[in-house]
Amino acid sequence: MKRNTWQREAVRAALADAGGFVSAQALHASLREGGSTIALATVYRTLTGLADEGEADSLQQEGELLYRACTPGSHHHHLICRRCGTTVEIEAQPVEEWARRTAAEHGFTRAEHVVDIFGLCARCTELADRASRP
Amino acid sequence: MKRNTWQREAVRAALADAGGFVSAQALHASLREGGSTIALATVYRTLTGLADEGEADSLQQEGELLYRACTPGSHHHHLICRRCGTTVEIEAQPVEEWARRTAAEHGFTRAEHVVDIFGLCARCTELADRASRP
DNA sequence: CGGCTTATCGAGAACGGTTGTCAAAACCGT
DNA sequence: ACGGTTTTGACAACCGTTCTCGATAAGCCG
Repeated sequence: MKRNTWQREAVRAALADAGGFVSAQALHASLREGGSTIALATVYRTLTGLADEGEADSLQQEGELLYRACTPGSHHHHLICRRCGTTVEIEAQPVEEWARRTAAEHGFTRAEHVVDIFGLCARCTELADRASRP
Repeated sequence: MKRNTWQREAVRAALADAGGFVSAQALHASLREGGSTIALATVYRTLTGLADEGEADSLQQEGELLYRACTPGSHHHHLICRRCGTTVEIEAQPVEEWARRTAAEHGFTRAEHVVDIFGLCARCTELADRASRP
């Protein structure tokens, strides 16, 4: 049976707080900073669990797994700021259809797709421009 | 200055031979099998180099980096068989445009996107079906 | 409420892929 | 062929993640 522990809730809350993609380690650090005594392994376990149950999205960037709280059950993609991690959920019916059609055309079945856009959000763009051209 | 070594050529050849996405370790193993004395670190370095120069594509799956020889200079995406690693290069202007437009709409700049489709190729689909319903 | 069962936790060790270090070897313009 | 510089190979170090295992506590049941 699945149990409810304060650790699980703490991770859920911290993830919701983050508002963008964060690594397990970063989440652990911020929890510790907030006075929690939660263990790193627990954060990893909980995040994996949340991702399995569809309460979190995950993606790999530069060799580490990032997680983000997400609206459960809905299929969507992300627009992610490379610098600050801010994330926008986006829907993309045209892409969904394109993916399905392309897979079928080549005889592929059980197709899933990865569609993410990385860039600099408006704020970070401004900051970067100011820094490079003072 | 950049130099040409037999190791570099060996990696290039092995990568072309593979015909799909392979891990650095797998490539190293197959090179060794073929009698080469190339070191693992060299395979890693060479693959990173090839990817930088646009001679290879790379993606992350289950915590490891996979590489594949690709037609240099062209921007394209992949349709990848989860089981056997076979890969088809696909072009997707509609998706390119969609990505550019979506990023711009949200004020994002310097946008890059990741678009890959994973599934089972025709051959593996047949094999899987046969196995599950004998 | 007070046991009892068993999932979950914490601490640290283990693991696997990747990258760094540095002396020795190879490359290439001269 | 020579000499400066890059690249290699062997191995250690790294880093994120997972495993192990005794301790802890959640939830059920009387």
